[in-house]
Amino acid sequence: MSKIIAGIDFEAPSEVVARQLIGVTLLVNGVGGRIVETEAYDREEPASHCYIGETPRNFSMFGPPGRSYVYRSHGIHWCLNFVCRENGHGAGVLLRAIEPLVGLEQMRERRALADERLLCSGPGRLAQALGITRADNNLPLDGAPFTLLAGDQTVEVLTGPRIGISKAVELPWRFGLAGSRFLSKPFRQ
DNA sequence: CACTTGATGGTCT
DNA sequence: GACCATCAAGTGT
Repeated sequence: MSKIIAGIDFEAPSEVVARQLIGVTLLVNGVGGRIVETEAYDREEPASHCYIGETPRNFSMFGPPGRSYVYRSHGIHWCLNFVCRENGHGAGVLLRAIEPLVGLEQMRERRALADERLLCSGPGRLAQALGITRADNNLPLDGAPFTLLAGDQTVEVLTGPRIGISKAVELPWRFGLAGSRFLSKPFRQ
């Protein structure tokens, strides 16, 4: 049993998927770039939205792996996740930053005043630049509007604690492309 | 660079 | 009523 998209098995643990996604190209309606920062969230760990069980907000994390999970953050921003399924329980990967490569003009329009380095550097900024809304929730990642293209598997990946959470802060489940200037925050060595 | 604060509303107890 | 998987703009060092 497996669900493979762009060479990645979305039935693997979310921390494995999160690491493998670094370097993968993500396009939404043909606009996007290279994934440079992700975080893993798991059913058995209290920082995850699916820790408390299925609710109207998080139902897509309990559906098939290889789909999107989109939620509203702080009443203002949208955030995009990829759903995983490790050993039958839900999990997800939060997309935190991409290196903008395709459709720069459209991303600049959506992001108004942002300079290029801040176009997609942060989960809310990324979703805004890619035009993500609730309408993109619970959609398969191997069909429209999404395009995932396998990346270079030899890239150097940094790890560190996740950002902006208050529980399970010790888990090193944030991953980033070494040397990228598009990370939402530096990694401490 | 680090830290603080306001905006703003959905979600869950 | 408390708590956010955030951002931008502000002040301080």
